[in-house]
Amino acid sequence: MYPELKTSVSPDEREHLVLRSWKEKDIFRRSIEERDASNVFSFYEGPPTVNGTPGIHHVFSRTLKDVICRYKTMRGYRVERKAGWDTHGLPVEIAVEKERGFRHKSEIVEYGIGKFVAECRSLVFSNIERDSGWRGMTERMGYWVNLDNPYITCTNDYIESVWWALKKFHDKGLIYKGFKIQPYCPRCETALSSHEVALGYKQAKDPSVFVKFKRKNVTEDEYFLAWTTTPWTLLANVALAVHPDVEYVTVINTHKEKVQRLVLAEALLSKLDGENEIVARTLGKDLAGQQYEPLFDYILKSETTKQFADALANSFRIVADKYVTTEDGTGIVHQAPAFGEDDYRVAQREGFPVIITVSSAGTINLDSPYKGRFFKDADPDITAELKEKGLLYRKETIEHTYPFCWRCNTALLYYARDSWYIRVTDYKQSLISENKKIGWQPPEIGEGRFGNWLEDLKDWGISRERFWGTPLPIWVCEKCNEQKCLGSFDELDTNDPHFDPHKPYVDHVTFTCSCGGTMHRTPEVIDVWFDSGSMPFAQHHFMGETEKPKNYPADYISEGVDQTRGWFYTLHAINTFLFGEAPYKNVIVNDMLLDKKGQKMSKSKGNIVNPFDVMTKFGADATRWYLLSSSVPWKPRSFSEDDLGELERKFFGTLLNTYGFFALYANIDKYVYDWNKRIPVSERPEIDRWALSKLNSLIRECRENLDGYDVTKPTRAIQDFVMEELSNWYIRRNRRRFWKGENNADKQSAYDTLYECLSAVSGLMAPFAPFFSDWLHAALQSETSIGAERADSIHLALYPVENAAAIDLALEKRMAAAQTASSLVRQMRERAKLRVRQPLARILIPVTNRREIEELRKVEDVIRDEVNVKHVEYAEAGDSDVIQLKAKANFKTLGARLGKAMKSAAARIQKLTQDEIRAYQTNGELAIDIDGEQVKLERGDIDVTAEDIQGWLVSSEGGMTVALDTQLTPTLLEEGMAREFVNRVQNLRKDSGFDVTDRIGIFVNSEYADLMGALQVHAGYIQQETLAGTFAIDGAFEEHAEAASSDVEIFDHTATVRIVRIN
RNA sequence: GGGCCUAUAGCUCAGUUGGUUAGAGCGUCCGCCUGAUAAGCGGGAGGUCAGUGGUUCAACUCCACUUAGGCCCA
Repeated sequence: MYPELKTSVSPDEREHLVLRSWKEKDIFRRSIEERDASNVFSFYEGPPTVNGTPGIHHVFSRTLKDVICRYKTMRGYRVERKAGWDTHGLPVEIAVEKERGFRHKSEIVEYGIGKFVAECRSLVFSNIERDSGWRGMTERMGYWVNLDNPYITCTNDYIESVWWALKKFHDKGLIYKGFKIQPYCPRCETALSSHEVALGYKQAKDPSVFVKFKRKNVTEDEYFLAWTTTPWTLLANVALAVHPDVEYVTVINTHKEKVQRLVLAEALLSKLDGENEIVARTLGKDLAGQQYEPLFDYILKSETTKQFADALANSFRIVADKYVTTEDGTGIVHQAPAFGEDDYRVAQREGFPVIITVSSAGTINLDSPYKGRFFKDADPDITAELKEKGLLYRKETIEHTYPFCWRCNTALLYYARDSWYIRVTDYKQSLISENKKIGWQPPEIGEGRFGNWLEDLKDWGISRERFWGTPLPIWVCEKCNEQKCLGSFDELDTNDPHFDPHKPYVDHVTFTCSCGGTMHRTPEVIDVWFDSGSMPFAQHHFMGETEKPKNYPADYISEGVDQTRGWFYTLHAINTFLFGEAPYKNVIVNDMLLDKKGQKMSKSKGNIVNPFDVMTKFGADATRWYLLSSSVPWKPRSFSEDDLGELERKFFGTLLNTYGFFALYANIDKYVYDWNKRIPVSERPEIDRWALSKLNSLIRECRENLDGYDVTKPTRAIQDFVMEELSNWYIRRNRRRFWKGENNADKQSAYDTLYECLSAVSGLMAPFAPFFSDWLHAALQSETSIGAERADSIHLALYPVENAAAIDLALEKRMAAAQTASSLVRQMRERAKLRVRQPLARILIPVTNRREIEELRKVEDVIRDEVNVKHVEYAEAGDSDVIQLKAKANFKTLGARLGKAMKSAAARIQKLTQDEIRAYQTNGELAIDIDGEQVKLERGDIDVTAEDIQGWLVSSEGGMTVALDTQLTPTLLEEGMAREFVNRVQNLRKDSGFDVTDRIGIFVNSEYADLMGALQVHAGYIQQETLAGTFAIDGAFEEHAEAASSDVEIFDHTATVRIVRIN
């Protein structure tokens, strides 16, 4: 028996059954190990950070990974998937700090770095193992990834591999120490990572000052005008920057009796008050080298800045750099190298000193009247001093977005800190050229966001002044500055079985330098992104034994778009250097999930969707399917439970029903699919061959799209096939073939066809809906179907491959025509109020050529049956003058040929007379006059449609026209009555609780002679339809008084009917 | 401020290399079916394709700008 449907089984229960069977039969492991080890499809799992619980968006990104991996498995590849956990970094530290109630970095040191790090570690491991966490979600959603043997970035093996990689960089001289301008919170005394900064952008009011720098070596007083919103940085000014290609002007500015000579970008003259007279113009690059007098002399006199004397002698001049814009300000930008990234870069190039005038606690430490003040608080007084000196042009306040510390709400500053760098710019070209080989889905991210990022590459600051991370394995001699980079643990004392390379233990290791000095480890840990980017080799504890790590590069990865400059980049940057080849060949990028209203999900808004709730309610399959089919992965999409519920009911419900229908009748008929005895496709009826043609077209579509990493189109195509073609057309059209008559070839053909469709659908949908597909697969196989591919799970089977010979596009086309024709007739019946049970005599389909008739004849039965008409007639439009024809220009062919004349041609064609159209149809050509030119219309240049037929009800759609004869003859009415009667009897059967296979006796009595007459005429038909062994009109009515009587009404006629079971 | 993406029916989304009735589902209105039935089916209404300008015989489609939203980066 094929298992029949129990409506009480929820998707959640069904999926748990499948989960159990996977476990019992060890399907995941087998799906890998039963594949040829030499036929590898390589996948890299991006490690999620484990400092929180997974959300619905993780279900989305993991579905994308799972679908491709499952698909490739079904294509015969061996797809190993090692799970991974990103365990280091500030997010974990912050979580522990919160638990402990720490507010300052210094509290961690007081508490003890060793204890703190240990707590970070245990937090991470408890999160990994927590049932409601990642493992639970991953298993429940059916994401197959090896969770029992994951790579974990904080393990010794992993860290050692990372050290190995760092040493490779170090050996090539690509690691150096320098300043980096970092967003920095002076209250927390720590640099912030970019995502933390992103959390804290707010509207802020800041001073906006225009400052005058007095030009040297000119005869008249003249000033360079610069603009800043951070007056406190002016204390550290060492230069001014202009754009080399922008035009600058010297103007005589007159405002309220005050006349002064100013230099600024011409495009920004509007910033000045009063009148301007341009007296000179010059390009930025020609200004370069001009000198000016410093605003203040503090840095020249201060004790703390004495060391910069030489460099300062070469400062206070104009430099040209393309980062300067004319969007705001004056086109002249003041330079404080310690407080701006561009400033710093320019300073490096020009040899300006990087003077830090603010302490790490945010107070000004330069010898000046402002010493000891908090940096922002000094703004007004500094501005006031400038005004006093006559160096202030204008002062106002602006409101703009500025970053604040998301933890303590202090204004951040960009601040130069000592940092370690990787010189990725050294191999920028290979990063760019290797990127071009990556298949990006969508391509614009590879070219745009990622490509631009590489074009604009900056060296990677990899050090962090934090605690919980991979320690930077560089030891520096305190005496001679000699560096030593370790590439393994060999040189440490690793006899200790509890050896831990983390801080603080590793900091206690020292070496003796060749100069005799002591080497101490530099105290920083590395950027966690270096950890995750190292996974291609570190997941295998690869230490350079072979040229490349196992399964390098990945055939496929997939993560969120936020990883463009995160994991996608760090993977690329690290591994392209190490192995000379991009670490992944294909990538699907996914965008974020928004809530139902298109709002970002966030805890504070309370609109977070819990993935477990959703999967319990609708099932993991429906959830996965919904996420994939609702939109392409790289567009942000709203998550709507209503839409998900609808999908579950409509698609999965329909498919389940379709199977239920099959099982119900297959069991009655004891049908068993036998591949060896199946009816050859060529011998099956038209509609079966149509279903199989559609099926094979679908298989092709799924395969081609999945090969191209498109996961959206296949889900939509499968959905359409199941709901529209298979259920709503094939089954509906063929219902009676399953429950009528003997087990003949026609019936078997129907079963074979439906079985083959369901079986293939189970395979096609397997990567997307792993539970339902496996359930369906098992259900279809439970009746030991003979000869069909046998597998313990659909996930061990091969993905369906289309049989090209079964695809018949002409057949698909004519069936589509039959569907259109049916739809048109239904429309007309609705208009004429003629229900489908009432048979009608005929429809007439006007066609333009004989070939069309031949095609339509093949699907005529389908049309007649679907819309209940006796005959389908055809009229070649030219033959009959009752048909009104209409001509329309074919814009595509004609437009290309006629060009400008197209418009008048279209108008002329629309006005063609009936005779002209008929002539065109007979001859295949027609000469017409357009704007005085003779134009010959050839076949295909105009579309002719039948618009109206005198005396008929007519309807048309998409070039097809159908006419309906609405006349009812007595014979048709009789048959209509018989049909109505059958319908009533069927209802009675059901109401009486009879089984579908029960045979019955029918006894009917009515005073209406025409009704009784009709029943008499169609007695045979009625008996056949209702499984009636006895059909008694009038006679024996009273003998069955015990049977329930029912009065039925047919066409205003009443009859009394009794039915009895006569098995 | 820079880069990328998005804007089509009340809602969620399709829309082929530019070609003349812009589609589907949901919702809504009307109807059908009752041997897949705690299902199913059909039909109707509903659109200035964000706006403006351009290219073209022809623009939802290509180009420019504008507006609104999103993401990433400063």
